[in-house]
Amino acid sequence: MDATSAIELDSILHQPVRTRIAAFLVARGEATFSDLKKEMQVTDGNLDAHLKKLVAAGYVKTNKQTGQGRPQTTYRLTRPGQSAFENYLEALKRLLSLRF
Amino acid sequence: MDATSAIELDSILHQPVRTRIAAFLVARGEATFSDLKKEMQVTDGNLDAHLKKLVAAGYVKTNKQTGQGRPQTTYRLTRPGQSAFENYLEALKRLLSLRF
DNA sequence: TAATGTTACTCTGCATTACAGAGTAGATCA
DNA sequence: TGATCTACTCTGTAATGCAGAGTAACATTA
Repeated sequence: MDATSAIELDSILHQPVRTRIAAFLVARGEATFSDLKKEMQVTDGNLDAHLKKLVAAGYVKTNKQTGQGRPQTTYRLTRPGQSAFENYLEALKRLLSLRF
Repeated sequence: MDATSAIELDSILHQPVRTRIAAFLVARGEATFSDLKKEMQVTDGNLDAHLKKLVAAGYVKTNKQTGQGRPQTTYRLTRPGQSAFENYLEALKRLLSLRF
């Protein structure tokens, strides 16, 4: 058993679009669908699918607002989502800077 | 346009099993199927599929030896594979603002 | 030395994931 | 008030991920 064997990379977070969404939300705190779409440069359907996956994992929460003006949903990381992201970073650091 | 928008994460490398394979090969230089299997703890079929994908991308090359004893294949990163990995690390660092 | 096991893969099929584009509901605009 | 736009959502398809069965070559044990 050597140093890398135990290192698992969270498969929810370790995916191109979702890693970027998570990093963006960590940096921004919260964002709208449009913010994310502009930033990620993906199609609507694709963004929706990734967001749904993050929500299903309990990593992201939504807040839909209606009433005043156009309805708008904001997305932000949950506490578990933040921890998962931190753990993910730790795993990456350990995995990628290792000397065998 | 902010700091993260341009950052793309190589989808060949940004996948749990393949990131670990690449990191392992970078550190080890070369490895056999069994080395990788032991290290990654995945099924044979799954490992084979990931290896094939890395080979198809031109990131990994194989060297099959027959004749003396049991035939054995060794896997190692190609030069383009090494560059791709370095670029991938750079992208991750910029995206995640990591200090390694 | 025949039978049994082991290693080192490869192949196949199914389940899950990723993605694009069409669809929809509620504003806002001319 | 009809057209447009924004902010999503839904659906179908292509691509990916994965497990387990299959195979060929050698090693071991009876």
